[in-house]
Amino acid sequence: MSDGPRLPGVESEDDEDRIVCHVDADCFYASCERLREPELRGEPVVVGMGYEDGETIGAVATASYEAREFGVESAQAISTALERLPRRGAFEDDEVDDDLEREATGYYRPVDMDYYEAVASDVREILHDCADVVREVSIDEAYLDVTERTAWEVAEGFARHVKDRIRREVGVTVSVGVAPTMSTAKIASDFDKPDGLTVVDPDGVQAFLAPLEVDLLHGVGPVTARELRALGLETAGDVAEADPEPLVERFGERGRELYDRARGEDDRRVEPKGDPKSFSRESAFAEPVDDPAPKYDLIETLAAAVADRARREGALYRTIGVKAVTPPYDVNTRERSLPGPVDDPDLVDRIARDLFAEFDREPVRKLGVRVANLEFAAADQASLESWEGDPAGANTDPDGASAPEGAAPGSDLEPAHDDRSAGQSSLGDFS
DNA sequence: TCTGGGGTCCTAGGACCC
DNA sequence: TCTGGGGTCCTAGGACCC
Repeated sequence: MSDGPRLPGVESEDDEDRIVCHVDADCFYASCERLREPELRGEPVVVGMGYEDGETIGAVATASYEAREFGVESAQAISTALERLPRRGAFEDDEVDDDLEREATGYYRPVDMDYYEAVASDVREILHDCADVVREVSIDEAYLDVTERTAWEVAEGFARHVKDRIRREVGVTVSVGVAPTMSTAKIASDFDKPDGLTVVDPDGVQAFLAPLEVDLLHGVGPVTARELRALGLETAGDVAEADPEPLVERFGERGRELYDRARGEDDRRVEPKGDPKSFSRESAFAEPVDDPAPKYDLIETLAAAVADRARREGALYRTIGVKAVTPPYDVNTRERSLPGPVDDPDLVDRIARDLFAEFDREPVRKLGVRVANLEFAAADQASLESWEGDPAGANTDPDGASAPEGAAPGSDLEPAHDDRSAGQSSLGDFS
């Protein structure tokens, strides 16, 4: 038994065997591009940001398997990708585009999230049709609890049906992993990508995991993998057989988790995703910038974008933060929490500028603005309760969440019921 | 690997409260 | 006045994921 945070004896249902399916689209953005541009099928395709206007500052978002053969990888700098796989047909004839080189070229397309979202929503519809509970992890990945829909003896056929439907009805391929836990299902879906299907039944979990390299475990990145190897733990099997105590000592809570997952133990249930915790926007300069002016311009743009996003999503925020990346690659963050949740773009701008001020004379390569401590006001509150202290009763703002026009910002910021703000700050303290 | 953008979760110290 | 111990919130940084 793992002795996690769960209360003993309660929810014994959690001990029931589950059948979890992890569905992961294969190089999703590239597949989407091929969907609307069938000529791209079978060709190396690279999707990324920063190809527009001849810019080469971005990074690769997705590379098709053909492009990966040339050493193009996700998250790679676009400049590196272009070196390994030159852009095809981008230049008429002034480039080194002779017949010999032509074979080693690929198609580059800029990210078009709106289109990918549309395709993803078609996939989602099928997933929800195939399972009682779906957890969407990202645009191209989801967990399904299919315990009530299938049985181990026929799980493979079930998974194949899901794959086939997605391919037939949407036109993209996915890889599917089926296992008794989320963590093993995740690894299984990755096991024979692309277009993969791997079923690991409860009796096969240990044998399936044991030979895998530690960095295939979800949550083990380069840093942890290096440390584990230094401890002589190369495979999931090594971790599973190790003494968990040193792991817990070294990695804290994560160490325990690591140990459990390596053994195939994971009592998380598939649950729909909740509300987001933060929104952020960031942008990089082509090269480090010293001059304050362009930095503040960017802060302003990012702040406006973030505030706008929050408003569109119906979120109030109580924390506003900035991020400044300085050479060589130091990530600095500053944030400030308000006494109560707000929807106030001007305030985001002012606080972001203020927090950024300490970096305004330093070289900066990247900037970000973020709002957090989100509250998705359940329509009923926010409007009445929050503003009941408003003396003018001027609660006629059609956008109920935002501060009334022209009101002295400080006085109306704090929701009347928030005792943290009692006798505390007015806007003067944080503007 | 010389580094894009949008997220999540964890840790650790300090403030503050009881 | 020296000092306990528990709890929560805030901030900064870091690892990781897609």
